[in-house]
Amino acid sequence: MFDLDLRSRKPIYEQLVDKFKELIIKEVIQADEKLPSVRTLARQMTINPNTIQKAYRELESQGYIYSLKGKGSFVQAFSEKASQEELIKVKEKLKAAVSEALYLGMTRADIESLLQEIDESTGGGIIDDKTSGSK
Amino acid sequence: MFDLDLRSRKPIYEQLVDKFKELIIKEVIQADEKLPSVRTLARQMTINPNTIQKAYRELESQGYIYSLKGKGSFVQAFSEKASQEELIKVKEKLKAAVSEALYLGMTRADIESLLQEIDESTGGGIIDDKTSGSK
DNA sequence: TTAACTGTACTAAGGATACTAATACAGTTA
DNA sequence: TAACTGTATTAGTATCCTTAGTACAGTTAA
Repeated sequence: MFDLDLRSRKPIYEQLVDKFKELIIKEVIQADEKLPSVRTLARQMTINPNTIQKAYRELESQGYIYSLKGKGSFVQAFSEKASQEELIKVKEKLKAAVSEALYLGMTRADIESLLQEIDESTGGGIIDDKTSGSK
Repeated sequence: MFDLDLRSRKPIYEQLVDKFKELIIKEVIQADEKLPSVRTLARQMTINPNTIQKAYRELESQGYIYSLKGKGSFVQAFSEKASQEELIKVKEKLKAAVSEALYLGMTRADIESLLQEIDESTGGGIIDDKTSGSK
């Protein structure tokens, strides 16, 4: 399902969190869609269920998914996300990255075009094989 | 000198790296200016010299400072920085942060104004108490 | 009800990493 | 020479990640 770097200094559960965030943000997995179960995914990736669980717990606390005992874990619908805390964190990340990028030689134009690129590939753009995916 | 969170999960030396990057980027410390010595800073902050050294080693490998045995550590002049590797890393950071920000509800306009803000406070803007700081 | 699935919680053990500590060597400067 | 600087090494402790095993609770279908 994913390609993880088991030898990375970055913890597996954090890599999982990032991967899932990316899939959710790019709407590869959509609202209320079921995520693989903790045990299934653990078996598939030959890592411990506890590690998956830790990733899911983190995703839930960040508002990206919700879990129902006995049923499974599901992608949180868009509107209910965006806790104030998470927003502040992301803003800080953004500031740091932009500052560093500018310092390392990227121009405002470079950054703007990157912004453009992402903006298209995320919310507004790709309606690929579904013309109006209303539920 | 800084406010560090000794209890954070983020290693002290990484916090130091970030702080120094920020100071260098904002030109609070300028090119060829001397950084506090490993031992002095360690004494001031009541942490181990080795931790400071680790931070300095990291900053040097990223091209932000240079060190001279017996003399000290100094801010690297602008032009010589910007290794291709670092640029790629920053671009990835930027992409992730922008995607997440958009997803959490920030608009392009929000991000643009943040960009504007940073752009002013970095290279072009503040020439505060020095009118033309030519060395 | 039963069986098989789901999430969740807990304890224990190992391995890796961060940090501290102490010491040593080499170059610079007054 | 003395006091500063960076750099390197070794060792011990603490913390975190990951695995492993077990257990409990809710859901679903036979």
